[in-house]
Amino acid sequence: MPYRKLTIEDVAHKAGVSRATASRVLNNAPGVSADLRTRVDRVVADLGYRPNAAARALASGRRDALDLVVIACHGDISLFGAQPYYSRVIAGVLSALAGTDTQLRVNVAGADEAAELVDRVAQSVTAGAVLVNVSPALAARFHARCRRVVSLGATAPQVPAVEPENSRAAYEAISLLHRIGRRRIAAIHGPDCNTCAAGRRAGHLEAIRELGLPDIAVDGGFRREGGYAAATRLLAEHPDLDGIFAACDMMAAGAIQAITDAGRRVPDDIAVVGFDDSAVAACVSPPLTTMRLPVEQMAAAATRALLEGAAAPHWRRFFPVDAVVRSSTGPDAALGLPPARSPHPVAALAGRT
Amino acid sequence: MPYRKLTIEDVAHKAGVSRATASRVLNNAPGVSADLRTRVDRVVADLGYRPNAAARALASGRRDALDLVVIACHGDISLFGAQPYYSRVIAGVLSALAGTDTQLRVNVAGADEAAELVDRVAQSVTAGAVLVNVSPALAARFHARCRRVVSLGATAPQVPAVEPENSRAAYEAISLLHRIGRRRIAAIHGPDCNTCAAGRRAGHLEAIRELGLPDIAVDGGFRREGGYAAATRLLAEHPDLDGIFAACDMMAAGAIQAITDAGRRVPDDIAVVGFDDSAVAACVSPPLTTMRLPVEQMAAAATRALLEGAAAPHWRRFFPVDAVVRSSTGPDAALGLPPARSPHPVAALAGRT
DNA sequence: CATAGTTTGGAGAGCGCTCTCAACGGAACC
DNA sequence: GGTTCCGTTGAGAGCGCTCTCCAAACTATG
Repeated sequence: MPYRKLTIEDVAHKAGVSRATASRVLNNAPGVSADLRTRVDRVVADLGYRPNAAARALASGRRDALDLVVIACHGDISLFGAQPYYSRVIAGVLSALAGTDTQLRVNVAGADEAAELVDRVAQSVTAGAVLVNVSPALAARFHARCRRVVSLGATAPQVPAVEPENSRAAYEAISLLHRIGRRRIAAIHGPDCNTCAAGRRAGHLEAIRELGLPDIAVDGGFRREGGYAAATRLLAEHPDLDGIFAACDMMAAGAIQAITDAGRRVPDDIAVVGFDDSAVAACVSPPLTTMRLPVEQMAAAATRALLEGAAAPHWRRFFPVDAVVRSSTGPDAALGLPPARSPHPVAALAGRT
Repeated sequence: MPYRKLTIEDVAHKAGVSRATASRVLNNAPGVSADLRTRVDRVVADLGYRPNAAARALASGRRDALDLVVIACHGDISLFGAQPYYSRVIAGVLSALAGTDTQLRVNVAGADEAAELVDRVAQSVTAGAVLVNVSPALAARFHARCRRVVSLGATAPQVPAVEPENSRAAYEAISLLHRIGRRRIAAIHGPDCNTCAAGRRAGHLEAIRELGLPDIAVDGGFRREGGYAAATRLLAEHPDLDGIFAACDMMAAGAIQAITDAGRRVPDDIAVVGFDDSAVAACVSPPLTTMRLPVEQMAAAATRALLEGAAAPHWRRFFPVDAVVRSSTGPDAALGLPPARSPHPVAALAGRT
């Protein structure tokens, strides 16, 4: 290896200053004359020097990394690959991190390994941790032990959080189905251990109570196959079903497949509303009416709050979830909808670059 | 904060041993009596002590992290959220990292920031770096500067790599379309800066040369909208088109949409073959015949090679890419196919846990 | 010209850990 | 009994950097 390890000492020596001055320049600290500053900067550029992250972290107590902590339901990491949600989270975090010199560390663990994860993150974190799908109890532990933490989605009250209006959105999804004349509406919800799933379930319950609809619901595990199985079962048990609300697009995709396989039509026989507006929503046939979850923006907002140290206990930032009407709810669904309040995720993200 | 920072000194003192002995126990180093070992272990457990990662990295030169380096085409980070490919890579890496105490760091940069990224990774990496979509020149730089590096996909010859048989798979996709009687076959390929796209394009060219087909091809940028636009243009310029090969499923989904919007049918008028077997393949209508790319396994293999230090220069591991025949190529497509050689990604991943 | 105030730069003490090296004690051998 | 040797333990020197002093060099003031 022709590449010799450079230290700040090399830089200081070559620039003819002390280690301390070189350090000041590197950290943009005040108290260095413009002359020396440019001299050191030039040497740094010439040598291609980069400070050692570990040494810097050790000496300063600061950290150049931000943790993303994902608790996988039932320890099932494969959902990470199957659900577009997570890569959207990562894209959002990365967009907020761009140009900050902060690195992203991804931690995925099952609930059983979570305790160890708290220790690990607590020990190392400084920039902070974005918590995804972390239970209230666990989030509280993270909050107590780690310095900075922001949860993506509802969690324990004292833990700062960026929250999508899951409940209201689910309520609106059901209302939408109701508005186009559907009365036998079933919900395919997500796993219990997921707080977002819980919020959507709550909105569903509220809506059916207000609208006087029956409570027909099954768990689809946030997976396509789960959605397929759930819809198959629903169709068998409730032959008169005319609407399905799925708590994520992948389950909705599975449900549409099941409905089609059962020889029924979407939206004519059964209208379907999904949740997330993920990449699959537009791909399925018919294109899926769904609730647009601004995942990228939420993740970016959480990240920024962390970087700026803005996340005090009880800090909250709410994100609207709007309906994106496509064909799976028929031609009349767009009527009487409140206007969308958030820009499209992809467009907004592109706009930032 | 009620939580006091623990050091190895606290552990050593409480266990009545020296710092050195405590360190030996923590690192499973030999030369410690069983008696002391259990005593230290107990204190560690009692105190909930976890070594400081930064200090450990600094002192040992080792790193508890593994880097994932993704070079985004044209610096476009948003593709990260739009393409299921990347989250599958992450899922694969994480599955190989599970239980190793190694953390994953995700670095995404445009080609222009790549130089800086090399410095950064070189300065900090030890467990290694998995390179995704890194050009041969840049990969060679990484390889020269960093200690351990494995590329996901073809790259410079000296750089260790895990390679999907992109070229052969594309060849087979075209053959499949040819076998079911299609003769006016177009390709929607990926961006030039992507080595996988290049491999698939090469296979396409080889196939049409052998089969005596015309070279009809456009770039779809690995995005759904790109696939839609490409297919729309192809349909206009080549009204007699009867087959489309898309270099990724998202583009294939867009193409199917375009074909349908143009009033033509899949597969009757135009058969479509995608690439990746990502989550959308099964969701589109008709379900997409595609080439199954074992992304998770490849990423896991690359990670394991890194962890085990097995990746010598010129090291190569090839992964077969098999056809998954669904409906977008009609009823006869399954005939005459070579048997699949790789397990289904999701099933295989689930099997590991 | 002396004194106090203000920059600017350097010396040096750690940050928490690893790892080499030397010391120690007991077993084995001559 | 003395020597050698091995297994075990501790002392201490860093790893590369930050950051707090403190000294030196200026500038402003009386």
